[in-house]
Amino acid sequence: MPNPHDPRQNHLLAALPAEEAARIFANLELVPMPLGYVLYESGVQMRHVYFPTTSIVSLLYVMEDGASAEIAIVGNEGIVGVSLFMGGETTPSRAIVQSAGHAYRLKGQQLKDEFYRAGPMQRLLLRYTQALLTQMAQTAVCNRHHTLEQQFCRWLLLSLDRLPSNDLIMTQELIANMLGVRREGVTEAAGKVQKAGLITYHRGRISVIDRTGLEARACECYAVVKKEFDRLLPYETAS
Amino acid sequence: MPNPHDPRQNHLLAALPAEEAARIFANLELVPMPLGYVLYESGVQMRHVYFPTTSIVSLLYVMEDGASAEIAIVGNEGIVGVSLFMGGETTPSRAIVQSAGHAYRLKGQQLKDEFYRAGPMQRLLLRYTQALLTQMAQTAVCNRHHTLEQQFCRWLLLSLDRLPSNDLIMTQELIANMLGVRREGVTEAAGKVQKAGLITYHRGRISVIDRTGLEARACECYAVVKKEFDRLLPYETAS
DNA sequence: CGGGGTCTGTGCGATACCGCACATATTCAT
DNA sequence: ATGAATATGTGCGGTATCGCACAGACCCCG
Repeated sequence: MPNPHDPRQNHLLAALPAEEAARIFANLELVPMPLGYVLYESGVQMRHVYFPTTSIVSLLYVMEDGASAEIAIVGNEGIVGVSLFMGGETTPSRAIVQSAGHAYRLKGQQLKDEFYRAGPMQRLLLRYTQALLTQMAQTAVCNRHHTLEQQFCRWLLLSLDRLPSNDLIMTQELIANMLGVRREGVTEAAGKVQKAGLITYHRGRISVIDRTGLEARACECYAVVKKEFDRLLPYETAS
Repeated sequence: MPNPHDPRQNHLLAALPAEEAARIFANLELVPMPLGYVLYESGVQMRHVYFPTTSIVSLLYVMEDGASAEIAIVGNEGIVGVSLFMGGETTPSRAIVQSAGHAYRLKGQQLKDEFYRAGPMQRLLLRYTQALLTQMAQTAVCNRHHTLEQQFCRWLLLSLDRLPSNDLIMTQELIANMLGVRREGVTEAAGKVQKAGLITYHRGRISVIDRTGLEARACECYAVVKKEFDRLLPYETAS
């Protein structure tokens, strides 16, 4: 039986060869990730990076007038805090826990030390960052061209891919914040998708019934992002 | 007098210390960048990276139905082809010349060799990539929340910042492709901005009269991106 | 100098989403 | 049990943008 709290639940950590794993795992710290917890605020220096295992984190931009829009989703396939090793130290966006769970965190300096060894960790982190670029690009495209219902399906699938179960604990209000739309719009989209028999939801819990149907309703953006993540970061544990 | 074709017109190249500059400049090749020229096609392996000097390149996503949306703009502050050193080799987007001019190009392998020396060039490229991340993120936000006119102003300013003059050779049709909107929408937005006395345009040539006024009409997105580029990539030539 | 291509302007109905108001339903605390 | 807080449903007018059709203006070239 795998440890319910095993760093290897995170795909980046799982891909590390023994030597790197030994070095890094010793410094990891398991932290709970409650819903709504803010890991980084816009423009604020980051002290740690986070490797989600059972949690999901949203990168969210909050505008001057308070409106918001999600820029990317990070789950157990990735890491929160790329700007630390990219050299900028901060970003103009906020990182907030979208689905409660756990993550392992590492001190910023320790991650940088490992990154500058120019070993497997660096290669992984750079490839992950490219996948993140794709996700952001596709978010921009999706915001421009696709309907709210398509975006809702895409968002649901992206989140689902980063969770162990078919259930999502998430109110329509919060989803609306992520998508940058009205809460009522989400109600309408979710209603249609439920009527079509693809999901059921009830006061903050969404259960996916028909994944394939959801994929058919989503726009191409979901598939593009998924394919690119699979290409750049094939999930293999280092044996 | 500076050479009209000097690699140091590109800010990344200009920032290199003497040793790196000597190594890299020897391998640079000056290439003309005609309007509409496609540097990379979606998913196709890249052979070179491009350092624009007097040209501007758009990173454009083209959807299955032919609709398109610009993801980022690259000019003399950056490099086209980050996925080469990030490890992915390809991206799902297209790189197309948006404003004619010149660029220096470098063979992909030579860039990678330099990148893996882990010297100043690596540091610069990573910081540039983070700036690119911010630009993409802000494009997503802008597409979600801002009016066409605001986006038009933002786009104009971002392009202007990457050009030596106050004129832009660009039809409304092409701008519409970039912004992912109808051509008529651009006509309307440009008409209003012209009426306000901020620009004049005439059959594919836009001249900016009042830059400050444009900034006031643009959404906050422009300022966020500009500030982040200035922070991450202060323009200093290595003395 | 005339004609064909290119670029821009305008009008009009359709539509997706917004902002707001308010109704209903479920959960929770006391 | 009861009231408060939370979550979802619904209706309605307003608006930005779309899709389409077509007119006018400008430019280049023969």
